[in-house]
Amino acid sequence: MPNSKSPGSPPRRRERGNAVLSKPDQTPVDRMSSERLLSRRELIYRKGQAAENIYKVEIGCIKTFAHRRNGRCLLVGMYFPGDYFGLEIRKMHHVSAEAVTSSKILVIGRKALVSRAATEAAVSKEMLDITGRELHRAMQHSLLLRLSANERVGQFLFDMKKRNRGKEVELVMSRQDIADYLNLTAESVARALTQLNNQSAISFRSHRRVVVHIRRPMAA
Amino acid sequence: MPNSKSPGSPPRRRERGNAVLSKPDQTPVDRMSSERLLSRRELIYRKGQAAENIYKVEIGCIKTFAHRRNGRCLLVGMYFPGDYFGLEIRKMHHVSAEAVTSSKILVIGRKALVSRAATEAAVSKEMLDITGRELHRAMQHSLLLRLSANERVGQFLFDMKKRNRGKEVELVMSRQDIADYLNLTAESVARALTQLNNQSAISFRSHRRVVVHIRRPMAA
DNA sequence: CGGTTTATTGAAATGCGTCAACGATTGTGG
DNA sequence: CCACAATCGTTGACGCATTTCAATAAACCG
Repeated sequence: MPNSKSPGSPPRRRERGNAVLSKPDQTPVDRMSSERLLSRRELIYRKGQAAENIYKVEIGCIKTFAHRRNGRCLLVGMYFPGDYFGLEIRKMHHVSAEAVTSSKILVIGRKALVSRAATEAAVSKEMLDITGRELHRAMQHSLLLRLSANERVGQFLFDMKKRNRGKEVELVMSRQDIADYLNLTAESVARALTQLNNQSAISFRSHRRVVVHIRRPMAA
Repeated sequence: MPNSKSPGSPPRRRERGNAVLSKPDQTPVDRMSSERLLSRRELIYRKGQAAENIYKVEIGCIKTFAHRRNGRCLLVGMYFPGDYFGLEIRKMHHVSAEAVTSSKILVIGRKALVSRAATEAAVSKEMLDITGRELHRAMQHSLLLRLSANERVGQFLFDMKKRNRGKEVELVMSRQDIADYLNLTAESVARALTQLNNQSAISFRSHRRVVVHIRRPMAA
């Protein structure tokens, strides 16, 4: 039913399928990288450690997070193929990062990057670009946090859908992860999902496979 | 009424006094700028307009904001002397900006900035720096939005204090502005303030002059 | 000084969190 | 292949934090 792709051609472009599996193109910065494979729940760096690298997701899903004193987990970012993460202004990581699913990432030395950016305009331009996208992401997230519980979950699903082709979304993370990202409880997320389901805004293939029917965000 | 400002001396360094009046130093980017004076409530740009400049606060306070469909105001950023604002990734402004108090700002042409950044490493470095600080600000803001009402107001006052010397904070914006920034109602802000006052965490000189007694944030 | 905006306070409504129970899914070893 | 345990997800009842609505008080401005 959905968009057909030239099937036999060499896979230069982003592949068909869900976001978790697709593999982005290479850029000047990427060529300074080495690969690393991660299993589910594997820690990449810890809050407080020296920030020696930045990273790019090739396959899978990475989350960045911290804990409040009360023990509650704050999920700060969720990164999918093509996204860079681990960017820091200061010398330390201010959050931890771990793999949500088994993943492949690119590791890029920070020092090398900074020194190359000093001489090559293309690299410094790309750095600015990456930082700008991260800024945009952070602002979208703070917008998200101002919505009602139902709106937050709806917007979240909508945003996930935008990353894929087609209406179907594979939620690779747990309800608890979604809750920690949206600053809700897992219960509130579950309730919002059932409500959206009852309103036929979404439907479930399985607990983690959702079809998003609505075509635009319900709030702004 | 209070702080005397050295009136005759050349203003090279940041002046003593509250944040609203202090005047930051000049950088390579600043030298590409022209000045503009603003009266209270004056609009600088509107959401949806082409982003032709970036700006730096010299004197006063600028807010960036948008409105939700329900009419509620979202205050996205509050900028004080030394802060850059109006930075955009896309070609359009995605928020509006207006002066909270009468202010003086620097206006920097975006095109000129981008073209100079392509050749001068110092400029592109500063751009990255500015974007990085804005990123940091956005992340702090989304952290703020996850706290309880009392914690949000406490943290806000604390952050304001950090920008000044001394414990006394001049709140140049209305309670409603604070509420819109913290995603609370003006009533909740007022209640939180009276509570903090009752706990002697703060005390009032006037409605908009607060002495912050606590030495560190109450939440994280 | 009067009118207007801004700030505070109280009472009632509500949305989300908490606690507890249940149901579904996944993974493991027999 | 099934049984079991462990994890994950859903649902319900109740409580609390924040909003809403309304009234009053204080500050600001011509």
